[in-house]
Amino acid sequence: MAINRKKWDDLKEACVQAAREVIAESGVEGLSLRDVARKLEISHQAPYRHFGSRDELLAEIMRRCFADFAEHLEQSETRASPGLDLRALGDEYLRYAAQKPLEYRLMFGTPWPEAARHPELLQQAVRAFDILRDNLRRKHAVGDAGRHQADLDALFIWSALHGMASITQANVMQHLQLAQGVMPDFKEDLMKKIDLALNPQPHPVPAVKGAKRKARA
Amino acid sequence: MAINRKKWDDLKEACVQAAREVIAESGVEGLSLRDVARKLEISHQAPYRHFGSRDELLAEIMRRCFADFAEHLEQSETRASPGLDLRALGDEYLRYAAQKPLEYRLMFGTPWPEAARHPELLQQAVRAFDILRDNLRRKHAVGDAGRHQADLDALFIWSALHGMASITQANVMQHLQLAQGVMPDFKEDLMKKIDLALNPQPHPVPAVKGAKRKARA
DNA sequence: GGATGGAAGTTGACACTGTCTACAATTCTC
DNA sequence: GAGAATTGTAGACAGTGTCAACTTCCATCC
Repeated sequence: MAINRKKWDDLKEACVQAAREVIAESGVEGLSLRDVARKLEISHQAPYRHFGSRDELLAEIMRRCFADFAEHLEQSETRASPGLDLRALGDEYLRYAAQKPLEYRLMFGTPWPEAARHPELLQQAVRAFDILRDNLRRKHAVGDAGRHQADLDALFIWSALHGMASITQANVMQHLQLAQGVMPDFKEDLMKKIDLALNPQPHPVPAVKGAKRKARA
Repeated sequence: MAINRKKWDDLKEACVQAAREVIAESGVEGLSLRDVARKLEISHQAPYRHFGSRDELLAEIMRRCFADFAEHLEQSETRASPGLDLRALGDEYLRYAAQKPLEYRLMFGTPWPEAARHPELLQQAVRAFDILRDNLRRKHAVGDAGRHQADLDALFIWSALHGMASITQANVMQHLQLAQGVMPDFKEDLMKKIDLALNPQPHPVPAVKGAKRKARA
C-alpha cells in the first residue's frame, strides 16, 4: 500500500514539477498535458489518472503558488521588527513578484479555472490576503468601524502593490520614455505614497529620495 | 478600384467585429480564427488574407481598444472643470474598466503578442498613459525635477487604478469576507487615498465622502 | 476588345491539442 | 492464488493554427 501510494504520489508530483518547467519555458499558454507526458516519458494519457483535466493540473499549481506566496509573506512579517511589519510585507510582496514573475503571473494574471470548483485554491489565495488584513486590523480600533477601515486599507495597499507588480512585468514601461531615474525610484516612491495615504502627515514633508518614515503604531 | 478596396476593408472590418463578438462570448482564450470564419460564413483561410496570424488579429483588436480607451480618457478631461481633471480622469478610467471588462482584460490582462512587432499597438497604449502624465506635468514645476516627480505620480496613480480595476474584476473579492459596506466604499476611499498621497495635508482632515481638494499649482 | 498578372478566397493537408473509450498490466484484498 | 481495483497504454475524435496548391475575379496594359 505504502509503495503504491508512494508511486502514485511520485507521478502526480512529477507531473506538477514537469508542468512548472514547461510553464517556465513556454509560459502558461504553452502548457500542454502532452508536453508534460513527453517530458516524463509516459503515455499522453497517464497524467489524466491524476488530474481530471488540464485546468485541474493548473489549479493545483496555482494553489501551491499561493501557498508558497503566503508563506513568504508570513515569514517576512515574523522577521520584521514591530512597526516596520507593513513595510516589510510590501517589500516582500514586490520582491516575490519580481523574483518569481511566472508564478506571480500565474496567480494574478491568469483567468482562474472556475474558482468555485477549486476551494483549496481559493482558500490559499484568501490566506495571503488575510496576512495583510490581519496586520492592518491590529492598527485600527476594534469594532465594526475599525474592521471597515482595515479592509479598505488592505484593498488599497493590495491595489497599489499589485498594480505596480503587473505594470512592471508588462514590459511596457521601457516604451513610456520615462524621465531619467524614474524607474529605480518607482518602488520607493510608491511605498512612501502608500504610507502617506494611510498616515496623513501633520506637516508636509518634502520628498527626499530614499527617505523612509516609520508607520505610526 | 474603390469597390475592390471597399470589399477588402469590409472583410477585414468584419473579421475584427466578429472576433470581438467571439471574445465577448467565449473570452480571449476562446477566440479562434475558425470561429470568426464560421461566423462570417467564409472559408477558414479567408481571414489569413488580412491577418498574418491569430496574434496579428488580436494585436489589431487590442490597438483599437487602446485607442478607444484613450479617447474616453481625453473626453473626460476636456469635459471636466480645471482642478477636477485628475479626479475625472480616475473616474473615467475605473468606469471604463467596469463597463468594458472584456476590453480592459484584453488590454491589461492579456500577454502582449510581441509588443516590439506591433508598434501601432504600443503607440496607442503609450498615448493613454501620456494623457495621465501630461495632466500631472501641468501640476509640477518645469524642469527635470518636475518631470521626474510627474512621472512618479503618474506611475503611482496608474498602479492604484489598475490594481483596483483588476482586483475588482478578478471575482475573488466576494470570497474575502469583507466587512459590511466595504465594497461600495472601495472606489471612493481609493480616490481619497490617491489624493492624500499626492497632496500631503498640512492638517489631518477627517475623511468626508466626496471631499475633493484642489491640487497644488 | 482580349490577354495577363496579381490579389482574394477556397480546399485540402499537416501537426498539434484536450479528452473519450477500450484495453493491458500491475497491485491490493480476501 | 482468484478477483477486483487501480494505474498506465493505445487509438480515436473533434478541434485548433497554419502551410501549400488551387480557383476566381478584377484592374491594368497591349
